[in-house]
Amino acid sequence: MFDEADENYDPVLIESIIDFDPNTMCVEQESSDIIDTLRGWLSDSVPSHIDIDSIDSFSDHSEIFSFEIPLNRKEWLVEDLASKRQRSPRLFEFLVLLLGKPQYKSYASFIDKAKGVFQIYQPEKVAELWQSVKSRQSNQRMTYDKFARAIRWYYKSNIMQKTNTRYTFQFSSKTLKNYFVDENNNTKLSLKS
DNA sequence: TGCGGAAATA
DNA sequence: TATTTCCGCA
Repeated sequence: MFDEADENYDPVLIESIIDFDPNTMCVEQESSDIIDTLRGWLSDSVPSHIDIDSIDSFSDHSEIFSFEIPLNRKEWLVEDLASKRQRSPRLFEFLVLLLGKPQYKSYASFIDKAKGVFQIYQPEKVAELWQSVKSRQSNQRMTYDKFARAIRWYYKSNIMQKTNTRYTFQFSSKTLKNYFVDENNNTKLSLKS
């Protein structure tokens, strides 16, 4: 059906083929065949010791989706409003960019985009990615623990809100207002601290 | 795991 | 200044 080696292969396109109703959280009947096919692929690509049925959205998927996503630094630059210069993103900007990239959906994705609530599925992968994208480099390894602490600093400045749920974070309404002023799927970062 | 103080650092 | 690092507490 779809061949990954095919240059026309597009995971986003596949997604649009499946008729998913966000209200009922169910897929339409016609889509079930496609789901089964995808499930078949998963069976072939996932290590045999892993029970696919045991995989849920709250587990760390790093063992399952262990393939590397090539890093393209340019994709992670933001334009500084003041200087009009390209620069590495701040942590919250990194999060906005990450959530906007379909290829990173297995890393983290929105649970409730309108409220800015998102969940991280591969904590250490995200922390690792943050380390390679951020401006301020260090010799030590970025861990989810430190990554999460940095996010918690945002509570005080009201850039983020507490969720008190495992691997789940939320942008504040203020941040949502200032950084999601886009109407399409293009992420707009209109800075204004 | 999440939280947040305290101190260090790019 | 914006995290990063370390860590005791819940």
